Amino acid sequence: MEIKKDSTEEKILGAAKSVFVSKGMEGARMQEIADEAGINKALLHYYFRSKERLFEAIFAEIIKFAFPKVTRIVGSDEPIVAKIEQVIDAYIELLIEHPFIPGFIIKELNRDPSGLFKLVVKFGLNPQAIFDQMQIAMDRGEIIQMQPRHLAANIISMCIFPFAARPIISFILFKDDQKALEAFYAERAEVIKKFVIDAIVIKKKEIE
Amino acid sequence: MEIKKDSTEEKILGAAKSVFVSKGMEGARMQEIADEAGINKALLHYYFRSKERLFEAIFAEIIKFAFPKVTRIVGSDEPIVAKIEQVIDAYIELLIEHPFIPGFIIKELNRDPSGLFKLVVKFGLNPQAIFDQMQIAMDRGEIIQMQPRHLAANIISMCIFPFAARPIISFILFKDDQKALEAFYAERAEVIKKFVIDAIVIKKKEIE
DNA sequence: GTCTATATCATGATAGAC
DNA sequence: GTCTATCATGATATAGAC
Repeated sequence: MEIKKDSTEEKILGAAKSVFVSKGMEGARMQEIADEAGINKALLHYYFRSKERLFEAIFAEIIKFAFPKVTRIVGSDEPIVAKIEQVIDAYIELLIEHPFIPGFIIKELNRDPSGLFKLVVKFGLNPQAIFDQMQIAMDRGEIIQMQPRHLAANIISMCIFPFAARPIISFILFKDDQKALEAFYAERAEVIKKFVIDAIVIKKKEIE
Repeated sequence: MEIKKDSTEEKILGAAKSVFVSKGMEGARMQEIADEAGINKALLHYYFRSKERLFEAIFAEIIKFAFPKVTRIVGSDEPIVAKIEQVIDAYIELLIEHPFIPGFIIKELNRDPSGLFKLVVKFGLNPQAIFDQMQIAMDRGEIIQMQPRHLAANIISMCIFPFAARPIISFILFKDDQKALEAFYAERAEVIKKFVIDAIVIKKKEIE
């Protein structure tokens, strides 16, 4: 049931995604979406009854796109540290490709958190599995003891926040030098992996 | 030149802050601000010519409030690790008191980054001093070598992101249990301090 | 300074021809 | 399915009385 490429519906979805992501639900204008899709405003209402419904379609698509990479990694049987490294790599890669997603999600969820309910339930998002794996590694003495939730929060924060706060990072740290900013983002994965490992991995000589 | 308390202007500023922070510039309605201030819509335009100007007044106030705590700490002559701990404590304390500031700032800066220009220049925000101090501590072998910008990004990310992403944290990690969520935030300062120290402080036995 | 009433305009949504 | 034309609403902003 894939939507035919270059169909009108496809064009609308592409244009709506672009406009909603950059302007947000409240800042977006149906006229602008229509212009970018190269069609008429009335057609938007023909395909999607209202702005609200069009937005929901886009929002679901982006959430689905941003969240599920993790589940595949969690399911593998590699050691926890390798999994953490893979999650960091996967997220930074995704965010370099789509740097405006974090700002968009934060903006819209602070505006109306209710949308998260249905989607999380629908996609079966559940972090308990990864928390359990962390706890096991802690009990084995492979990594230090800390609440898995805090460890997860630390890792995810370091990955996502610099993208969500892009304008601040860009201006304050790099005086809007985009080349330098991109270089900074490209380094993030290695930096975060090393930082996390230094913080949590228990070195053997400390055990002896 | 302090504004008299309970004056009309004071009431407007208080109401506008509350509404703008929770709804954002685009989501806020002048009617709602007037209602919350207990005055008439026309009065808003009498005191502040437009919604735009009223918003700028509030935005400047919040930026001024959110940023400058750091400068006082940076200026002291304590060792770098102590300073980092103080910055973390100061920020988490501020954010627990005002948890909606990060979401507000991220939303508005992604909408229109130009406002940052004037304000940062006006308040003389400059992180170079703290970066220099970090670099000195690295060269002395007190903390590991890494780019100061990345170290700063890591620390700030772990402090701010869980508040900016409050709805996600609340729902996914705590199933909207507000008591548990507050407990989590209360633990953040200690968790982050330990995490950062474990990651960057070079233990003496490793030097020998 | 504060209010009521109104002007002005932009936007989401619909009607109806083709 | 796609378009033009139009409606209905709600928002910012202003005029003018008190």
